[in-house]
Amino acid sequence: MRPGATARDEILDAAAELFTGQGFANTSTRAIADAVGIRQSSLYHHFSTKDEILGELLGGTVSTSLAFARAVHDDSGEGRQEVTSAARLHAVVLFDGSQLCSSRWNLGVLYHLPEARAEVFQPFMAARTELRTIYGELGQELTAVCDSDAGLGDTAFRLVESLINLRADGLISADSASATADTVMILAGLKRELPAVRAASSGLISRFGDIPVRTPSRKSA
Amino acid sequence: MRPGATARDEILDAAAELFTGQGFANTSTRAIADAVGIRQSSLYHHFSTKDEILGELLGGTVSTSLAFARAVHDDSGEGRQEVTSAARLHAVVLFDGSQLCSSRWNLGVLYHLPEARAEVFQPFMAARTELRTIYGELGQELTAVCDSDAGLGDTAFRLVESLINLRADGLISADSASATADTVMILAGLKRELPAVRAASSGLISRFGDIPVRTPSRKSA
DNA sequence: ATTATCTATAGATCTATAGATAATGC
DNA sequence: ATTATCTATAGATCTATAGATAATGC
Repeated sequence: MRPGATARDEILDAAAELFTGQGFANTSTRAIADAVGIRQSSLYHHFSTKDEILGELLGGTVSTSLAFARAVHDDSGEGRQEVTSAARLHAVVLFDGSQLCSSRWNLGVLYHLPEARAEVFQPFMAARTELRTIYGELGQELTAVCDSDAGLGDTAFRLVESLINLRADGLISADSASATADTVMILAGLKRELPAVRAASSGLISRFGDIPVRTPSRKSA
Repeated sequence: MRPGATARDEILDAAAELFTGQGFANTSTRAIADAVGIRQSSLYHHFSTKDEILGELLGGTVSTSLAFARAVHDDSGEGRQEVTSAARLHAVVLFDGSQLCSSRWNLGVLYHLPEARAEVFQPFMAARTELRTIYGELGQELTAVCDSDAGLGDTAFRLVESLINLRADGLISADSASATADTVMILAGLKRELPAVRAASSGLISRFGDIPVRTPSRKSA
C-alpha cells in the first residue's frame, strides 16, 4: 500500500520511487499514474507539469538538512572550543547523512539527475549550495582550533554526498552515517576526542533535530 | 572541430558531451548526429543501437584506471612497508582521480546515469566493482601496518568518486586529485610520511601509468 | 458548487529500418 | 564491390489539454 494522506502525497511517493530508480526522463507520467492507480491525465489535476513533481521532491529533500545545519551554525556553543566546534560538524554530517541513508527513497540521487540542472530548479540547487557553504564554514571553524587541513568542510560534504552513491549501489549499512561522521573527525585529527565529540554531537541533534520544517513551496502565495 | 580520426570516434565524442551534459534519455540520436554533422539515420551504420554507444563510452572510462590499479596491486613493492603500502593506495587514488578530473568530458557521470544500471551494461559495472575491491584491499593492506581505521579503502573510493560530482558542479581545481590522495593519507595517520609517500607514489605512476590499454569491446571477435 | 476523476486526442517527439544514392578502394 | 551516407517512414511512444462524468461538501 502506498503511503500518503492525500492523492497528491501518493503521487509524490510513486514519483519518488520511479525517479530515483530509473530517472526522470525514463519515467512517464503514465507510469506514475499506474503506480498510484489512477489515469495518466488525472495527475494534471494535482500538478500542472511533470517538472513540478520533481521540483516538489527536490525541495522536500534539502530543506530538513539545511534547517538543521543553519540551526547548528547559528548556535553559540559552550564548553571546550575544540570539542564544540568538532561536534557541530559531526552533528551536521550525522544528521544530513542519516537523512540520506534512511529516507524512504534514495532522494539524494535526484540532485544528480541531469534534469535537476534546469533553470526552474535553480532555487533547490541554491539550497544545496548553501548547505555546502555551511559545511565549509564549520570546517574552517574547526581547522582554526585544531591541526587539521584546509578544506575539511568540503571533504565532509563530499563524503556525505557519497552516501547517496553507496546507497544506490546497495552498500549502505546501519552505521554508514555515523561512521562517516567519525571519519571526518579522524581527518580533523580528533581521534582521541571522539567520545566527547560524539556526546556533544548528540546533544546538538536532540536540541535541533526536530525543527519544524516548512513544507516547501506548497503554493501558499 | 570535433576530434577523432574516424566518424565513429566523432560520434563517440559528441555522445560523450551530450550524455554527460544532459543525460542519456534526454539525448536523442538526432542530437548526436547534428553535433557530428550527419543525418540521424547514418549513426546506425556505425552503431546498431543507442545503447551500444553508451556501452562503448562506459567501457572506455573504467578500463584505464582498472588496468593501473591491477598493476599496482599485483606489484611486489620494496622499501619500508608502511611507505610502500601507503604509496600504492596514494597512487591509485591519484591516477584514478586524475582521469576523472582531466578527461575531455566528465565521463564519470555515466556511472550514475540510471540507464547504466541496465542488464546489458553489467560487464562495465562489474569492472567498477573490481576497482572498488582493489581499493578495499589496498586499504586493508595499509591498515595492517599503520593505525588507521578499517574501511580506509572504501572511504578512498568514495572520495575519488566524489570528484565526479565536484566536477559536475564546476568546483574542480588543478590539484583536486592530488589533494584527494593526500587526504586519504592523512586519514591513514601518515601525515608526517607524506613526502616519502608522494615520492613513492609518483614512482608507481611513472612505472605503470602508461600501460597499453586495450580499446574495449571493439568487436574483435 | 466544487473537487476529482475519467475518455479521447492533438501534436510532437524518438528509435530503428528499408532502400536509394554517393564516395571509396581495388 | 564495398563502405558510407542520404531520404523517407513505420510504429511506438509521451506530455498536456478539452470536455464529459462522477464524487464530495454544504
